[in-house]
Amino acid sequence: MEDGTSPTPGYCADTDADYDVAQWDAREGCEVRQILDRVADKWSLLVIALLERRTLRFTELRREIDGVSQRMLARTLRHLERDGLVSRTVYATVPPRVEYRLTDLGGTLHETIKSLVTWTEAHQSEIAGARAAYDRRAAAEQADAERAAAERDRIARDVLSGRR
Amino acid sequence: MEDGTSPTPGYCADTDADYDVAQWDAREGCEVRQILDRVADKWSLLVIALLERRTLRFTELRREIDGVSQRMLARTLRHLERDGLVSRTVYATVPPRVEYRLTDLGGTLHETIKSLVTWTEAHQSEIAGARAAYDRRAAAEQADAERAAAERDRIARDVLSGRR
DNA sequence: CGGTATCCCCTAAGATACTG
DNA sequence: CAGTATCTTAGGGGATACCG
Repeated sequence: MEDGTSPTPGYCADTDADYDVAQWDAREGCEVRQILDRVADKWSLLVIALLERRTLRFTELRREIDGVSQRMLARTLRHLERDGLVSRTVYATVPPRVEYRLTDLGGTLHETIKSLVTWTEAHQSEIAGARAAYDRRAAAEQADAERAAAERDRIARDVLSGRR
Repeated sequence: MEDGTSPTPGYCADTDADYDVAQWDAREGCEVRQILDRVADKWSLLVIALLERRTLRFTELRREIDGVSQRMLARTLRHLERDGLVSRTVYATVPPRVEYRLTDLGGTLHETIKSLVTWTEAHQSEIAGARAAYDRRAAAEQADAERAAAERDRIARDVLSGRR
């Protein structure tokens, strides 16, 4: 059963106990970490966004998402279901029909996620700019280092040829 | 130079063009995806949270975080710096002194992230409950399946022994 | 002190095949 | 249709060693 979260209870360690940054911990067992991992994984966000619009069947989701493998979609849905963010309803028809919909809890998470998306949209040009600037600096330093290396080589060669 | 983001421009595809869920895309080159990956990686969030309090040096961060390798901390900081979320200042003293601080952009991201953390804290009991319920159901189904399998085995044995 | 370079391992995700 | 089981591969991340 390809386990999801580790079976150990493991609360947020809170070892330093001075304030709540310790709660944003990277160690396993931390709620924040786990939800973040869920939200950030490759497909969950897209599934949540799609289900927020309307109930969808497995195959509909698969078609809509494009690029997701059957395995990953199934896994993603199991995770979301386990966390109570998505509900799964099986209709005993033939062929079988399984519907997924966002729970109320999932809906509130979607609201929260939207603020992150909004932030990203609002700042994407700043980020792009920062990246361009960083890459320019990096390229310049790289070029500098290469010039210096070439210079050292030249000097070394001169010394050697002088010796002969 | 262990590259960060792919060099291809690759905007959010927006192929369907009907509305913005397509923008939350999982394909590479999507801003939302990239920021999400940054936020969600193992250490970035913790670094941002720590730097939001005050400027810190490399070693201070390393001590504070506990568990992070030198390599991963350096990588994380380079990424955050490239995205313009953290600034890096080198003081040409001896021994060298390098200070990291959150930029204004990083600060606004921190605000946004906090709402996600708040959501998590507000709903962790619901999530825990959902998980417990899910695991109970799964365990029950598992037990059922095993009972059924045992039953089939028994019948099969009976049939075979009757045949002899 | 503040890194980068190298090696290596292990897990997460993809491809493929099979089932109720 | 809606999955699970199995195999394989890519890369995230740790340990270690070395450099300015």
